[in-house]
Amino acid sequence: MFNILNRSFFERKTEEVAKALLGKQIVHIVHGHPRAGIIVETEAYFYGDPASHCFKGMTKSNSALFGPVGHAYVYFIYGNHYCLNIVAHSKEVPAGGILIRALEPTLGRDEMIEARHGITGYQISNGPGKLAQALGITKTHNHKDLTIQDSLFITEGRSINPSEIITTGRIGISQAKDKPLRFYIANNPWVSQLKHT
DNA sequence: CACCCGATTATCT
DNA sequence: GATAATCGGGTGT
Repeated sequence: MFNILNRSFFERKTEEVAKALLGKQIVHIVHGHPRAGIIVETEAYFYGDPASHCFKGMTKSNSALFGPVGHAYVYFIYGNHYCLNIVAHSKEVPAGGILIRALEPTLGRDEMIEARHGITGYQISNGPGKLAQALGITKTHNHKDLTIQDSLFITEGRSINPSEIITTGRIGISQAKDKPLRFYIANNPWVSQLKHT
């Protein structure tokens, strides 16, 4: 029923996978009910990049980034928020991951609104902390294998034309801000930080 | 063990 | 546009 991406999908250059993930779908089964959304915005963070959590080598908290590709790396930030990354890098480097910055809800929207305490519309999942809360992602999902159909996994979604992909600098960091490693789908209203007048 | 700060968000003005 | 909320890991004493 779900067409799940296999591990080889994630064993490529991190920025290449970041672009390839646009249009794919994240599914989280909660209490038997699926919550899912199309990935519309990503950022690549790879080994040797001063803005990446893996820059200073492996520690207890970032070990997932050094583990098998296709697994989740979930971290807690600013005392309030979880962010979901997907481990992906080529065989030549030891670590790397992709931050999921925005989702377009497809399944279980009512459950997501409930998880977001009643917030509706684009605010459900147009930011990395927001989508983690909407899906119900917490640090318990760190290290989770996303290539098996269990509770949390990634499937095929919508096909994206390469001309629809916009590349910009990354958001919310102080190091290597200008590197073109943020990718999003053009004209998609769920992309983060858009004003909806 | 104390201190510092962050790949964010909500809620003000 | 500015800022508070809030907490775990990293770093140094």
